[in-house]
Amino acid sequence: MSTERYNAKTVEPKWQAAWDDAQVFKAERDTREKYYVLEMFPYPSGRIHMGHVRNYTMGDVVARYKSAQGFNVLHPMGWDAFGMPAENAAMEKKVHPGDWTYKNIDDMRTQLKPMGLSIDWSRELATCDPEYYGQQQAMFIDMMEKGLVYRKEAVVNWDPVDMTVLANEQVIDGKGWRSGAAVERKELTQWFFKISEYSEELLEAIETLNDWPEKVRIMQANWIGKSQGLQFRFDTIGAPEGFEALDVYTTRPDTLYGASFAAISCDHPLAKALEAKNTELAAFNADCRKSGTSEEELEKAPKLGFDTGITVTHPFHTDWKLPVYVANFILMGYGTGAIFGCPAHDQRDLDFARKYDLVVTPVVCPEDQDPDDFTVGDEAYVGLGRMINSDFMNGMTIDAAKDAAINKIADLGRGAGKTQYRLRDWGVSRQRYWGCPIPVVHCETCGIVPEKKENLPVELPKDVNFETPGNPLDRHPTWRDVACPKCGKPAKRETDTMDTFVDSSWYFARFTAPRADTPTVKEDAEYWMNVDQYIGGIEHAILHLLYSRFFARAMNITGHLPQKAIEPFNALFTQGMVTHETYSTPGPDGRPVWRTPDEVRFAENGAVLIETGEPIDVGPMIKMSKSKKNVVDPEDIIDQYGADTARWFVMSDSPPERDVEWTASGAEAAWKHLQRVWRLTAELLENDETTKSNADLEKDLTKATHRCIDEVTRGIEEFAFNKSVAALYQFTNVVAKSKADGAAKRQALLTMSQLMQPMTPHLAEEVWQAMGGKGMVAEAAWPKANPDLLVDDTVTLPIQINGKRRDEIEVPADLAKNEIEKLALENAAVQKALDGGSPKKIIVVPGRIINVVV
RNA sequence: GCGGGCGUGAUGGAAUGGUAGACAUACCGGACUUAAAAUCCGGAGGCCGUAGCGCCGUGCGGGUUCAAGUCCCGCCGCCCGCACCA
Repeated sequence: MSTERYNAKTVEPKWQAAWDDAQVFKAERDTREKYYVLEMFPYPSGRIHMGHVRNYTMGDVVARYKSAQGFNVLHPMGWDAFGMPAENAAMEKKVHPGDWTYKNIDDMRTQLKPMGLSIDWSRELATCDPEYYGQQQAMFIDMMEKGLVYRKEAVVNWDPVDMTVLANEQVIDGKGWRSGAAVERKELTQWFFKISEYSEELLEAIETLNDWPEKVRIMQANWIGKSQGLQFRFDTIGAPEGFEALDVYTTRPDTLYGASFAAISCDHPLAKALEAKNTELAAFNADCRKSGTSEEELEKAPKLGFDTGITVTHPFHTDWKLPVYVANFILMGYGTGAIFGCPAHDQRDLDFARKYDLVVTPVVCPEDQDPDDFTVGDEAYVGLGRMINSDFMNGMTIDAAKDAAINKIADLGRGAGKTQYRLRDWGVSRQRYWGCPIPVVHCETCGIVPEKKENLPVELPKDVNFETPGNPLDRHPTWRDVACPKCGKPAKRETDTMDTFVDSSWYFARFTAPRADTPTVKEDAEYWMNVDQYIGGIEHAILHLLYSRFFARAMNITGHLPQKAIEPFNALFTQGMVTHETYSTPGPDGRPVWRTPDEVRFAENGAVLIETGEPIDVGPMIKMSKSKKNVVDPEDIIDQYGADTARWFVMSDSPPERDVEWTASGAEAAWKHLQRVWRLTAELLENDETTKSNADLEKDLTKATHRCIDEVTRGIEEFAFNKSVAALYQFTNVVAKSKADGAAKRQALLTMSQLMQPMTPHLAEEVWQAMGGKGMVAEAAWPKANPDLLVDDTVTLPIQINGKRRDEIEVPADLAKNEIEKLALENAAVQKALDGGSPKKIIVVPGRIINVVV
């Protein structure tokens, strides 16, 4: 017997060429029902990684499956091509960010194509193409016209040595990553999208996103952060002119009688006003401002306060005075940037009060406690209860007290109930080169003037250098100086570019008409939108998805998307990450030097660096990332085993939503299995006629086939590809062991190749062809399971006694409940347990279980 | 700090509230081979020496239920996000 080995190296390119020639994956509008499947597009780092392989294989499984079901499938690919890494490369390697990026795109396309994805490559786009970002500029101008864009002052991280703005990522322990200088906060006038105006709408519409993961919907809702509260005014004593009142916002107006201090942010106008005369406060504020701008950093910092000496009077009792502190944990961006502190019922306030020795008065008492004895120690009480120590509110529930307090404040004319959102407007200004230029001109006469549409795209100048830190656009000799589009006088271009999140907030719409000279084309958007299935990492659960949802609404307002597309993603699947251990050696400055897995060897006494033998610190299993170098190169796997093996492996074992840990042995196992499938095929080709027909055996094989169809189909439908793979493993065992005749086995393998096609398309074509399938399996219709073949005549039912499994009986599948009960009571184990008595209770779940309670 | 998630054999994992560990990896044994690889067949959660109709077992502690990996409450650990990383 000469069973040839399956050779992926020759087979895979052959079928890829065949698909290309037949244009199998080209998507054109037609009369069929469409299906748009999209994976989050990659940043062109230069190498694909296992996360990409997993992401795009998942999408490909869905695309091929839907196509087999008769849908007109759109499955495109593009590049999220603007961003900081290109500028870093420019600084480090003295290459132009554009050259670097396009080279990376070429490299990654070259690595991606051998995966055999069912992508319509004619729709490929890159966000750094003027063809793309020019349309983005047009939309920016449309959004300006509709009042969706404005400018305001906002803080950035400022590196005083490099004289440049830093991203949060570039601030390490409060210092600039290159200069090492202590980072300062600096206010700049920046461009914003009015996303916060859509807070309520974005929140309410979450309920319509039925096919999104619950966790993402919760995270988005919490991010928008709607709260009902009270905004009211304190009267101040001893404050500078203009600050006779201090507005605060609270979600706990019920606790007003527990107030013991007021606190304002160091960026609050009052804090700034006080700085001038109070050097100590100025120093304190400066200290506060030294921390980065990230919310995480602010909230984690030890609570610090500075007593301003100013007091405010309690709104309900004007002779009751509260001190006003500047505190480092108050965010200027939320509410009014000022609060009142009720230590007994807020942990942060309590920590603060203990530190500065302020009064702690409980005003909510749990129902099961005596109000006279109830005190608060080191833990604030945040649960339910009745009001105490609260004058007119005493005895009320929290909710009733909230209403009462708000009404009283309103009666006093000091404020009103207010709905507040945590969501802030979207700052899109970036003081960087490698991004989409904001298409406006600053004219001394006309002010801010949008560029004329016919002058778009405002292209990035090519002649820039990165020798000096900062934004090269800012110091470009000619690009910056232009004539005002309105009056023609000398003016200056805006040198800020857009946040790369803008680029990724509408690419899904652009894919429906990627070459159009308008952002979208009505008919195409109408036909292809929405994305039926969107697939990507959980790390994008909030920002990217929320921005995209906002952008779709904005594009509807500006006429670039139909109303039905304001929620652009019908179904969302968030895949887990591909993780790997990290490896590092200590660097000269004490910071770890990260090492790639192929720089590391595992010896008996632990991991060592191959080059020098130095010991390696093995870090935890974390998301594969370039910065930590814990990356495995899929190209090596594809080289060694072929794309089908890589695809089969990433679909095996781990449920798609969970993290998967890369292992070499897993790839080996996948390869062995694919070889086995081919061996079965090849053996059958040679021995087809030798086996004799046997109706029972053939029926068994047919039943196994239909069970497999059912399980694989359900697995794909419910995004449990690992279960589909397991069903195929099992089915392969059945086929291998079956003694059914050649024709029956041939049929089983034809079906198997159809079921494997979404995961391992090349091998599937080869098996399909060998078994005499018509045309290409990529174009064959998905098999249907015959329900009659899925049920067995008899079932085995476990018998439990008091919930513990003691025996089992085999009964006809359609046996009536009372008959099963009768049989169960006759069972020896049950008889023994009953010991002559009668059962207390007997539960029969047909097809499942019998439980006898004695 | 805040928000969200996850936790099952040596390992990845399976299990509409109904036989926990399907399927796979690693491991052990056998067949084939001069030998190895490959392939095929078989074994296997733990404990009790053997043995049973035995006991224990889904991060930890409680609870609901005839029945809990699954539902509820409280912990612990790990991971993701926190608005200028993409």
